[in-house]
Amino acid sequence: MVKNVEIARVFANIAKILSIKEENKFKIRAYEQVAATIENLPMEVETIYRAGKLKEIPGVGEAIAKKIGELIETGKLEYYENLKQTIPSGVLELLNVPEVGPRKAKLFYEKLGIDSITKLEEAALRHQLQNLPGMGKKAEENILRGIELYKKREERKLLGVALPIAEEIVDQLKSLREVNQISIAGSLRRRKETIGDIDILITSKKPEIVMNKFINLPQVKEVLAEGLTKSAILTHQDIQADLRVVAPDSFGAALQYFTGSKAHNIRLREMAVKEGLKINEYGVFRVSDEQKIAGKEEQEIYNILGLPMIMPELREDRGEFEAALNHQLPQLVNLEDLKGDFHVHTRDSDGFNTMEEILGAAREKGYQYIAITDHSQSLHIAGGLDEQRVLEQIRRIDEINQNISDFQVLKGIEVDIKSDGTLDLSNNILQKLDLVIAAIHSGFKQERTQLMERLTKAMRNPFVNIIAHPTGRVIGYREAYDIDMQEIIRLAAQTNTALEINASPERMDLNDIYVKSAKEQGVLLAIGSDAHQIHALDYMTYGIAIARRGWLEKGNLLNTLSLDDLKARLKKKLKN
DNA sequence: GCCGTTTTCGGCCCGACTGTTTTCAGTCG
Repeated sequence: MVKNVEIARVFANIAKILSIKEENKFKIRAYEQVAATIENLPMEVETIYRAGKLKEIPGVGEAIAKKIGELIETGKLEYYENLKQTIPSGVLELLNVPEVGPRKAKLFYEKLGIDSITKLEEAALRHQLQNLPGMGKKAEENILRGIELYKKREERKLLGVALPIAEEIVDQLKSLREVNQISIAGSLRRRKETIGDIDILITSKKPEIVMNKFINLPQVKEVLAEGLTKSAILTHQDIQADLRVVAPDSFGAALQYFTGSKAHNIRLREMAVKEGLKINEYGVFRVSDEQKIAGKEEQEIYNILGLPMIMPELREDRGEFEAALNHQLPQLVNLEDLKGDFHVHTRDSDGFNTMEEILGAAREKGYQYIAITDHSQSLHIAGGLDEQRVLEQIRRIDEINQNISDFQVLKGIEVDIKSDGTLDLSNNILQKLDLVIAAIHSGFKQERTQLMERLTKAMRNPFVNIIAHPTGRVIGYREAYDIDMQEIIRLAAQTNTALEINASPERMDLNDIYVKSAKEQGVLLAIGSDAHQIHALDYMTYGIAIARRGWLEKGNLLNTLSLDDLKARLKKKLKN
């Protein structure tokens, strides 16, 4: 099985090599685009290939379809292998350094034999770069700074890390009289699971005061750039934050432009061109007389093209334009729609707080219910519950529930799906609970067939309501285990099992792409904070981010049901 | 290399900034 990410990487690398070789830039873009498309595909390319439908993937034509076929059949691509002979992989790495693009990478490699970032740094320190054609003293200094920046912020940051910092910064800037409008933009506004940097837009009549405040915020570790229209800082967490000042009558256009995504913006502008319009970060202009006809409000940009406003989370060119044209954009679910949390741990297993503390916090959030789902016995390391302790917990929860009327604690468990595919607790115990979530915590490296068998068995169990963190990935630490997600989604639909959106920032599992796919096949999703302490109950924000990016409406989420409806829905599984 | 309500060739999003130039190339978002 050749994974999508592997195919995508091959095409992305082809694009990079071709760019260094100064090939036709539209050919390069074709490879870049198809790489991005494949990376975002909810289905396995291999499955599509077996069905003979490769060319239905946007951006895949005759030539690329043939290459995909070769990759799948032989595990290799001759065209790519030959290309790699001409440019060492270290030269491609140079492209990751800010200030270094394909032309400079080529220049450094051809003139000085530089084929790694280490060698680039050495050459810059020895001032060998500044004498190259088109280079100079300043350019060399900039490259050294680029290398420093590259070392500091190599990887993308988790949404759960970046968003709170960005909101803190926005709050402090907002307190200034001199700030009129202010908004987060970029991938952070689209709530991507990881972000590159923080983008903030403002309008102000006195930018110098705002900029001064910005570069002196307590969050600032280093000032990277300072100006009246744009400043950039590095926070103590090594996240770059850019602040831009734009004109009030361009704020909407700038916000649209800086929110992206790039693919979304390209589609939008292509549509505009066909209407005799031009869109840039200053506004919408008629081509005929260069008259500006919109720009103050973001919504106008869409409306002028005959589209309703497209919410930032949808702006990935994943069908939002088609949906908008057909008036079929989803009414996205909101945080306020959530009536409860399905995945919480207490001190009884590996959580930090007592059940009582958690229930207090949940009521404060305005929830109607919360499920206590501690680990089961085989997870020794987490103090998992055996049958006796589950029964004990059930008794305590019944007691608590007797004393409250406007809220209910749901008796739950996060039962382990063991390596052999059996569940860690007997059905006899599981049936006494209100809600069972099942999850894999061991045997991540098993063969696909074995993993699929484990999950299939769990979903077919009449008492399992939710599969927790279905792919098992931990961003930056652990790859998803080898499962056929489309098959899991199909089984979930068939068995009336919900799939979890685990809102823990390093998990974010399911991700937006699979969530959208699950929705399309009628599968219910269930957001769980997976909180191990009270403050982590707030992770639901990130769960909602995924839900919205996965096009979910209120009706697609188990968490939006009232307590009565929820209980009825949970029983429905048994009738299968 | 892809794509088509300006279809099988000729297009393919838009602009700012920087540093090196002497009118522009390269990089970035």
